[in-house]
Amino acid sequence: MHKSEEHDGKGRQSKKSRVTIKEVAYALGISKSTVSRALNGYSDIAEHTRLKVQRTAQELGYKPMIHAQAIRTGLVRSLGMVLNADSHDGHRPFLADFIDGISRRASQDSWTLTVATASHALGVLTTIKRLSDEHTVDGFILPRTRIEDPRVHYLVKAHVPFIMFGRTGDDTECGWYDIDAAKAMQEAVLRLVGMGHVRIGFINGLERYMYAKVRYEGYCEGLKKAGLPYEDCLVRHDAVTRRDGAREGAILLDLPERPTAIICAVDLAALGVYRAAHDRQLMIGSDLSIISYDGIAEGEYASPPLTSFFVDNREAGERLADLLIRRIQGDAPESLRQLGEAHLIARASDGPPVIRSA
Amino acid sequence: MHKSEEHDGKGRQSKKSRVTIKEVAYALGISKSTVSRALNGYSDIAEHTRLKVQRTAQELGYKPMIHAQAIRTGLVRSLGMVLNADSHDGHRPFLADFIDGISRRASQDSWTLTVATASHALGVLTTIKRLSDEHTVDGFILPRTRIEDPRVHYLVKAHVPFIMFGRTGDDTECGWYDIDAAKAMQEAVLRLVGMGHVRIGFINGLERYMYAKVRYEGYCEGLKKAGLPYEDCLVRHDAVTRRDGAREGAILLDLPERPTAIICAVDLAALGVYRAAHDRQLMIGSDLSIISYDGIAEGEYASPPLTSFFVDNREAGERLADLLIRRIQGDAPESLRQLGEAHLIARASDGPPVIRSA
DNA sequence: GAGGTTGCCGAAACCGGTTTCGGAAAGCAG
DNA sequence: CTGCTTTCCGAAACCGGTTTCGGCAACCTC
Repeated sequence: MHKSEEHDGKGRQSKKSRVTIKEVAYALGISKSTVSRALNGYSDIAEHTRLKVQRTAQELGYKPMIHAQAIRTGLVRSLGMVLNADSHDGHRPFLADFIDGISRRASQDSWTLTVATASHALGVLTTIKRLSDEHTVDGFILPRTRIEDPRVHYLVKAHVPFIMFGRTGDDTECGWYDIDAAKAMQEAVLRLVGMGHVRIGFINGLERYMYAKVRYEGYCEGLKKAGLPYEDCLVRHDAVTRRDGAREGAILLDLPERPTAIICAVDLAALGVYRAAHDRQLMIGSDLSIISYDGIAEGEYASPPLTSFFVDNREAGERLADLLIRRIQGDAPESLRQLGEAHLIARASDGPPVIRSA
Repeated sequence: MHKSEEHDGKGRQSKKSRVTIKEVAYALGISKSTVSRALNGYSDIAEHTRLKVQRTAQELGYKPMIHAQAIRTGLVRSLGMVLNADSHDGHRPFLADFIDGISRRASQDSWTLTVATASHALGVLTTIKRLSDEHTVDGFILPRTRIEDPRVHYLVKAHVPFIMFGRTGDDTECGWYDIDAAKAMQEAVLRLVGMGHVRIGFINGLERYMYAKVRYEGYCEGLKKAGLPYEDCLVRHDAVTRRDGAREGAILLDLPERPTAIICAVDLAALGVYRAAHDRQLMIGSDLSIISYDGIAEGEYASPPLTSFFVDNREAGERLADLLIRRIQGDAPESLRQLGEAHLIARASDGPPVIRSA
């Protein structure tokens, strides 16, 4: 009914008649199987034939239709990623660079990135199933892994290739790229201790995610190395937005013996702590030191500029794409695990503690 | 060589044997053509047969392999978008929501979004060609249109469906979704005039992009409606980052007769102007009013909070996906044009001018 | 010069779907 | 009961590729 114009002789609508392998074969006076094998580097094709075929294909502008290939080879050369739309904003800023990294690495080898969105965690799983059932993608990148992650359970059982950004509770048969956040958190503690702090609070992200567990362990390890006691009242959870950060920061700052420094697992939460500190007339960088993690752009322009561990999400994306492609091509998951580093960007939100009521 | 385990009898590697249409047909004792037509709603299939087929397909977990379909139907149910990686950061923040919007709308109809990245403008064109030649996608969404846009020229000539985010120099055969930024800029001028400003500067984005032209025209139109003269020295160009904004802002503020208000085409530039104003001891919101455009999150937390026109990029993505799907299904481009609105979020960066040397 | 390799290519089957075409069975009019 | 439509389905071609299989030359080997 729609179909714009349907000129009669022309077949169906504008029918962008692509060049097919048959036409290349015909132009050369050889069979299409020879063309196919010549183009795919089979060894039973004479060198001069291969050259002729390649040249002609080039001239005619022949590009194999990827889906026709896929039906036989089982490869569509596409990496899949399913996003959870209701995931709060705290997780969002990293996305742009991350996607950029993935698709950049994928494009290098003429692969593509396929993105889908689901509106809740269950929908994510359904969408993953659909994409793998319909074979729209060859494998998945899983961002934001949880300690118990249903996506992982499903993909392992279904034998669908995937790589995680972050680790999970049970890594068996999993490949991953992760940032060594534990090391960063530990470094943060030691840095503050070196400045003279002895009461150091910690505001973590969402506990069900693996990253929170790792960062928490890093904090604990740091205390241990510094010989400082672990105090339960100095640790808060589930802060990933400014609002969360302000709320949890307030609790820490209103403690009878308040911490002189707070480490945040998430930059946005740190910026929330700024507010809580501001409300209490505390100067950040002297009355209260803050070190955080993520390295988002906003931190640089906060006042005072936020000291934070920078994570290169673009590089993470590139690494993940690389690992996933190798996984799809058959590498064992155990051989596909890489740990990156977060780099401290020292700015002005941390410093030696000042003695207040002296 | 790799191929994990190759148990002998099992065929090739773990061979996730999908359920094919043939198996469904066999299970029902009917032909696969009947199954296909039953599932695709052909009218020459008896109702009870259709039901039986649907039920069995469901039970067996049959999902047509989308690429096998594509080879005959010519549809892969995927929308393409090619990003330009070297595009400066000023264009980046909008991406996450935007992608989210597109893939959300696409997922609704079981379509997907395919993202690729090129590292320069020429590469974008090459990648677009590759994706359409290989028929990896059915059509394209073009973000950040230019006045002269080679992508548009190519796609029009190649008869590949596309929809633009923003307009272009010559809209013939183009569908688009755009935000009425001219109206917003005009509104900004009138708002400032209403507060008593008579010297209003304008700092535009990159001139080669269509959006800059549109916003500039809105500014001019606003002046005209207010009966204010247009002064060339009050207008600056090509500011899309904080650094750019600080630079251009400085120029305006150092004018012998400096503007009491500045309108920025881009939020990040506005935040740069903050810096220039700060350096000159000017209070933003009184000594200098600033109104901007984009509505990025950082504006809310700047001090003072930035008055800006908010653009809903998620909605833009949804609209664009919707339009593109309709375009692919045959709607005429002329019928696929929509204009959205930017909404003023009045915060604290604008106000009546103060008389300084009174 | 007979017999065995090797190098190179074509015919045909195949992948998993869709679509055309035609015919058997059922329904209906006369 | 005959002739003409409809209704509904199967056989086979098709889409654009890949892969298996086998055969013909040419090249060795003795």
